[in-house]
Amino acid sequence: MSTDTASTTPAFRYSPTLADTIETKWQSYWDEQGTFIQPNPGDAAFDASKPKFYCLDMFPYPSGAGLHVGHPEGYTATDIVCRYMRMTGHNVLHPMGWDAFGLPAEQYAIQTGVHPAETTTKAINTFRRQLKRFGFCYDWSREFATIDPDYYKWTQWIWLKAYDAWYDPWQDKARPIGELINELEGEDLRVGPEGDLVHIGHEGASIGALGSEPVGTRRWHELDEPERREVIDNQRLAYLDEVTVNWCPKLGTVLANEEVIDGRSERGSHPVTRRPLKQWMFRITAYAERLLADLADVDWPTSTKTLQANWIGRSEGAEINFQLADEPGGWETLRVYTTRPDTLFGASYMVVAPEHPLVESVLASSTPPANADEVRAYVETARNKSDVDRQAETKIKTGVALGIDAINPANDQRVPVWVADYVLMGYGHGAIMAVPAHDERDHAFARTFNLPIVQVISAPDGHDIQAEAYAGDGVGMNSSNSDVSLDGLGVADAKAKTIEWLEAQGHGIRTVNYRLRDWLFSRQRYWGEPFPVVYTEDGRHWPIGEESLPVTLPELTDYQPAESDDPQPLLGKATDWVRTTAGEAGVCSRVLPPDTPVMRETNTMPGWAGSCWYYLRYCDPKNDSRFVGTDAEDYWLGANGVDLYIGGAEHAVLHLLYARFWHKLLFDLGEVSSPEPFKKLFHQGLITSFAFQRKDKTLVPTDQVEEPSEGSFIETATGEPVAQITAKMSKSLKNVVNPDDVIAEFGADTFRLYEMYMGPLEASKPWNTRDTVGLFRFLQRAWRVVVDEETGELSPASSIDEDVDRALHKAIAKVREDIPRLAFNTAIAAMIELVNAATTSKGNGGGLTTEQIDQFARILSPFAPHMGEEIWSKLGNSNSIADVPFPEADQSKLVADTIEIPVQIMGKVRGKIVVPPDADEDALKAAATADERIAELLEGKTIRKWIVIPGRMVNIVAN
RNA sequence: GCCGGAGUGGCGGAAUUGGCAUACGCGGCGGAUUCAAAAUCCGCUGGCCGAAAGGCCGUGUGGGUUCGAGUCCCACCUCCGGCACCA
Repeated sequence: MSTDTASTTPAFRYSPTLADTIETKWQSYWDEQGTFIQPNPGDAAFDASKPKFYCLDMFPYPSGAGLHVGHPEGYTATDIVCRYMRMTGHNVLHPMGWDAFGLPAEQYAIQTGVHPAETTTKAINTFRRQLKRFGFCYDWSREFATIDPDYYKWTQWIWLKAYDAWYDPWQDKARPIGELINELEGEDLRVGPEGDLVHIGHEGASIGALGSEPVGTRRWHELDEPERREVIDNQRLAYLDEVTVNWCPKLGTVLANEEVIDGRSERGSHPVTRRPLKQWMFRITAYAERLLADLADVDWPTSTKTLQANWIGRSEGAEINFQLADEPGGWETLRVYTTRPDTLFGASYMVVAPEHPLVESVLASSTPPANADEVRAYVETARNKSDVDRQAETKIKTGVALGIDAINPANDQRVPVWVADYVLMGYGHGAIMAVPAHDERDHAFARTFNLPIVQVISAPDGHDIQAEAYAGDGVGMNSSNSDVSLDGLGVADAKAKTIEWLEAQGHGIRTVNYRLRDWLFSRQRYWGEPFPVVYTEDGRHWPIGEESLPVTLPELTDYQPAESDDPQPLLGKATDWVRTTAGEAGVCSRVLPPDTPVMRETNTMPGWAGSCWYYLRYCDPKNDSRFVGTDAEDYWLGANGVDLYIGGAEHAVLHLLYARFWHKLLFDLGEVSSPEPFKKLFHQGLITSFAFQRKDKTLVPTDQVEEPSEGSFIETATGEPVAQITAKMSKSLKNVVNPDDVIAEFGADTFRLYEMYMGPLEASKPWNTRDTVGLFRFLQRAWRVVVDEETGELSPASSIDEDVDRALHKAIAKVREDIPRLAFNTAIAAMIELVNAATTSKGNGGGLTTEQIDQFARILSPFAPHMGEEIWSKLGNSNSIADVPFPEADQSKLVADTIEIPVQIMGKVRGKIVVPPDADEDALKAAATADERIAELLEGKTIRKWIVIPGRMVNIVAN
């Protein structure tokens, strides 16, 4: 409009335009100079004298929408820490890459026909450009995406390692299958009646079987080839199993337990049903105890540790065998798991899950139950019920009697066996002993079906056991047989005694159970890693040889999944690829003749696969002979793993548990040097946004609200008042903030400072665009203190102002203290105080001297690196400020000549005294009594007590 | 229901070990500059009473410990996150 602006605004004021110029200049400089390329051990430029620091961000899924304001929150935090660690003399590994396989790109392909690789590459380019615009100090030479064949080659390789490994419970670690075969050939290890392994000479040695008796075991040479193969296949850590899966007809895929929330898919919220399917599994349950125990060794938020511990769900109890009367369907016993063996005498019926194999056996037996049709119908209904329905009926118990009886080993009474869907096949043995008197669920069931409720633990006076279960502590009652009595014992003692008795009688053993299930690893999707395995016509599976990896994903033109109840993997559409020969697929010729016709596996790996080991690849991303070079891995991961890992709390169980599992597997096989991947973990809080709520709690989009007066909001259309609340950013609420807009308005340095200044890193906090200007003003003020706005030259003070110098050293000390504890908001506040002090004094001829500017630029640079570099270069330096040492505070300058301390009378501040900082107790008493106002208030009173904390405060107790 | 976390001005938040509650920023008010506005700069800003000096109240609620409590203890309320028929 007018050119007056140009004449009144100084040419070198820190404006958004100037910020943009400075920032893009330094970003190009860093790229060209390779400032942040970190050499590896063995590289010419590597400095072995420095300690290492590996700082990792959870890599993003590059979505088409571009960066969200939540991304730069964690990334700025790690960036500050990395820049600080470099300046304090560390070799810093700070990589970035892309978690690029996954559903959204495939869904987009379904809608548009655009190949996911194309969509993904485009999104990656956008993300990279946006991240560089923030000035993050990533070593971009280490960048990769999980979809790169050079990367997923090794993802497949790791899967093969698991396929070719078993878990040795005696050594408590994974070992190669070859060693298992050696041991079986040596015949100390035998095969038990259930296909389990029995180690001769080891107490309690069998997996899955009760007791340690090698009865019914077979030696390796007694088995034929198919039997041997079955034994081996059942031991693999990556194994094929017919399991009840979470099938999502709408998404056309199965989902892991972790991906199902309230019976619906985590992504898209579609209904999920349960059905049996042959799928690749990971035997993560073998690691349950170690995954739980090793949480003690990592520096993680307690909330996350608790979440993982709950997910693993360790419980202690007993496995108990109940004899079945009349051997129904050939079954002699029914095995249950219980955490309350002390209530055994109160077990008045039993329940098996609808999927329990006993049910099928009983129905198929020569003497099926009279109500067989009813049982069959119930099982069928339960199978078809979605988990939503199954869980919606928590309160209402359903079930049907199976028409057979079991014998309670404690009192030899016959108890009926029921089928009910409140018992889950996936936990314990899918069967329970029901003790209605002392378990709420059993009680509800017993009441519904009129089953006996037998009290065996004393309840408080007035408790009606027929009306309500009692699950609390008490003493045993009605619990005696000819050789054991629990009467009068507390719950803990009764548990111990019962187990002792069960073990002596051979009816059961002490055992530990976990809620954790094995990890279902197959997906019927296209956009994922293919499995390196093929099938022969007889249905057997054969691994692809390592040297033939990767098994590349074939091109596809039609991505539409069949929406059906019958799982059809998408890769089945690539018929030429699926039907091949062993030689063509890369199966070792010693294993199968090359011309053997084979079918490739058409399932793909889930989205989690690539993120399970990416932190390892960053150490040595170009290595084409190993997944990570031994020296690089040993140096960067060391004994404890990644030094600092920052990312969202939404990954507290899934990604973080899976990655720990893979890491432990690789550790056992000697491929990595630490038992845990991530030493210190930190979650940045969610960045929310303001939203508006009507009286009826419905939300109003932000653009339909006005603020007619300070702090009060009305809905434009109705004039009704609405309340300002915080909510997740969402398109529908029109409260999504785009980082590009903020950078355009104020620059990246302001954006970085704002997000770090909003509050504690771990706290969830609302974005408030109005507040961003405060940090821009801070930078503008800092710039003005240092630079002449008319000429653009430095304008240092000629002499040191003592107050400013003290503020400087306080800021240095505060920043040094706060960065390692990730308290960036208070570090920034200290720098603002310094700049305010220097601004005030500049009007009085103060400001910062050249030496002070030097120090200030250094402490500012991790937070606002572009301004840091600009000031640094104005100081006449030609190197990067990222490569210079971080200042140390001069302790002597932190102490003022005098300090003001409060004087309280009866705990209320009544005056202040000015004393030397080292004034002792007597000096403080003297100064306090000498204060006019204090003396006045003490008049006529007796001093009862002095409380004097030198340097802090004085309190006088008087009346 | 169970587990975890949090409640401090108009708003975001600060407060090493129990020691001046509200640092710092936003917003608001007043002033400078400007023809004017924006930007920038300076000052004030928890509530109530008071002309002022000053006084009283104040960290979700109610109790307690202490010379002194945002901080420790007991009981409760509200909000957020997670798990949820796991025997």
